[in-house]
Amino acid sequence: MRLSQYPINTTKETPAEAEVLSHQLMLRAGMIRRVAAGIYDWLPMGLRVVRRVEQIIREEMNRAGALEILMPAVQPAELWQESGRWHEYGPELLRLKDRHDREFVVGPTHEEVVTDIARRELRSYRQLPVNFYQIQTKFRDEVRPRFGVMRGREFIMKDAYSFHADEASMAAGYAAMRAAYVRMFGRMQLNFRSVQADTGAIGGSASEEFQVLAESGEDAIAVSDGDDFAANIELAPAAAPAQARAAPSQPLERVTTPHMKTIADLSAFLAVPRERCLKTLLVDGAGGGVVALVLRGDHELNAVKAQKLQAVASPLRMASAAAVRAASGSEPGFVGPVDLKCSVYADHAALNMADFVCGANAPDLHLRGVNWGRDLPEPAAADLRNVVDGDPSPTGKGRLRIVRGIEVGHIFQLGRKYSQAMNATVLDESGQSVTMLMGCYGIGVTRIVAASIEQNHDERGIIWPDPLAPFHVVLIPLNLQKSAPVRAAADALYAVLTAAGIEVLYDDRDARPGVKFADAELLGIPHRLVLGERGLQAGSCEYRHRRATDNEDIPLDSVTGFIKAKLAG
RNA sequence: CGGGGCAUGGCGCAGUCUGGUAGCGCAUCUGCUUUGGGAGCAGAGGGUCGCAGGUUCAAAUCCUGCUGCCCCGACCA
Repeated sequence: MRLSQYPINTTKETPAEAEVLSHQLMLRAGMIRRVAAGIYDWLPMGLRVVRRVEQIIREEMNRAGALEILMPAVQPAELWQESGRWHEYGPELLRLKDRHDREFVVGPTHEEVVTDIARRELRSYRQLPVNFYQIQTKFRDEVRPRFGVMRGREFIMKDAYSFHADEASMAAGYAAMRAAYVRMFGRMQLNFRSVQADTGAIGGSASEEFQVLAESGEDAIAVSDGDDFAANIELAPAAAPAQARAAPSQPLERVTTPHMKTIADLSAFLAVPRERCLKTLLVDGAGGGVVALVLRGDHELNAVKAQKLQAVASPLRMASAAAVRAASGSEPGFVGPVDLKCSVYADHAALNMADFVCGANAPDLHLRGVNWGRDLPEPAAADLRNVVDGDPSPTGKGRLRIVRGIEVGHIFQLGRKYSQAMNATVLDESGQSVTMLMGCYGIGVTRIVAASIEQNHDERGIIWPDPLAPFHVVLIPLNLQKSAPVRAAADALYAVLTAAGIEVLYDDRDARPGVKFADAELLGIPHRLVLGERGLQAGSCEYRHRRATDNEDIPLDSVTGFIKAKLAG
C-alpha cells in the first residue's frame, strides 16, 4: 500500500474523549472514529487488524472442526420469548419494531437463533456432536460504554455453539474449544490466563474466562503464585483461617462514637485497626425480611457469593433504611450482630475474630471487646468476602495475587438451558427423543485489538506483534522527491517485497523523515526499512524492529530473504 | 441507573466570573526555501460558539428547559 494514496490522519494530540491508552492510540493512529457512544467506525488501518484477528480465529476454529455459519443481527422476538430471555434480559437488549409493528431484537448473542437452527437441521444422534460458529456484529445496549472499542455497544464477536447427545460429549467439546482458545490467543501473542468464572446470566455449569492481563483491565482476577490456579475474584474461594480463634481477653464495653458511621472513621476514632472491627451489612432476605452479613472491617463483600446463600435474595439488594431500623433499632452505621433481630451469617475471617469492635444497634454507640459465643451466639459461617492479595490459594499451594484482566473470551457448558426451552431434540440409538446438550464459546474480536495494544505499546505508539500487524513492513525512502535513484530503488524494493507476499506500507509521501518515522512508530508497524541516498550508494538499506534501538544495514539484494526470516521467526 | 464534569473551525484549547466586531496552537490549501526524527517564511480557506426558549439596545458570555458526550460506582465478549 502506498501511503500517498491512503487518507490517513495521525495526530500528535490526544483526543479528549479517550481515557485509556489503547483508545487514545487507536484514535491517534486513525484506526477508529466514534460515531455515537460505544459505536465506532473502523477505518482501513484498524480494520486490517480486525481481519488479522478474525483470520487466526477462523483457522483455529476450523482446525478444531467447527463449522462457520452466519446468523442474522436482527432476530424475531418470538425466539426470545420462547427461551424466556425476552423478559429476563432487561434493557441491555435492544428491541425494535418493524413497519408492521412486529417486534425484533438486535442480537446481543445468538443462543436462540442457533438453537432454532439445531432443532430444524439436526434429527439424529449420528449428526452429533456439531459446533457452529460465526464472526458477526453484536449489539448490547450497555449502561455505560467506555474505553473505546474495549466496551462498545456494537462490537464484533466470534460466537460458537456446540450440540451434543450426552454429558461426556459436551465435556469433550468444551475441552476442544478450550484448547483452540489457548492456541489462538497464543498465536496472537497475548499474555493471558484462563480463569474460573461465574456463569452469570447466560447460565449453565462449567465456565472459564480468558483474561488478557493488563493494568487497565476491568476485571479483578486472583492468581496463585504456587500453581496454575486462577479465578475471577467473584468466584475465588476465601479459605477459613488455619489457626483457631483466640480466647476472649477483654471485657465487653459500650463506647460512644458520635457520627462514626464507616469502618474507616471508626477505626481512626478508636485507634483500633480495621481488621479488629466488624462490618455488619443488612441485605434483603429471600423470603422477605433481612439477613445480616458480617465481615471483617478490612474485607469487601462478594455479591456473587452472598446471593448464593439460600436465605439471601438474588440478585443481592442492600436492605432499605426502614428495614435496617426495624431489625436493629438504629440507623445504618451503628449496626452490629449483638441482639440483632434477623439471621446472621459471618464470613470465616469475621468468625475468627476475638475482642472485636462492632455496632451497638444504637445511634452513636459501638461495642468493644466483643466475643463470639460469650457475648452473642455463634453465627452461621460462610464464605462472603472477596479474596485479597496474599490470601492462601484454595488449592493449598502458594498465595493469591490480585491482578487486572481484560476478558477476551468466555466458554461455557450450557447443558439443556436453551435446548429444553426451545425443544431441540434428536433421536438416540433406541429411537427415543432426547434433548441435546449445548456448549457456547465467545470471543470479543474487536476487544482483542484494544487488549493487544494495552499489552504492546510504548511512549511513541503501538507495537504490533507480527501476527496482528496491519502491515508487516513499513518502507521509508528518504528525500525521494529530490533523489531519482532513491525513488527508483524504493519503488523496486516495494515491488519485490510485495511480490514475495510481504505486506508493505510504502511511505512515498512528500514528507520529512521525522514525520515518516513518527507515523511509522505510532502505527506500530513491527519491521521498518529505511532507504536513503547514503545507504543506496553502498547497496544497502537500514532495518530496525519497532522494539529495537539500533539499525542494521542489509544488502539490498537480500532484503526479501531477511524479512521473510524475521517474519518466520 | 446514581454521582461528577464537559460541549467554541477537523483535533487540542483560551475567551464565559465582569455581556460590546470569535481568538490561539495543530491540521488543511498555495508559493518559495528546506529534507536522517513531527521544518521556516509569506499568504489562504474553514466556526448558525450543542439545541430551543427567555432577559437585554446588544448574548459564546446571564436565566430556564432539553440533548449529546466523557469520567467514577453496580453488569459483560
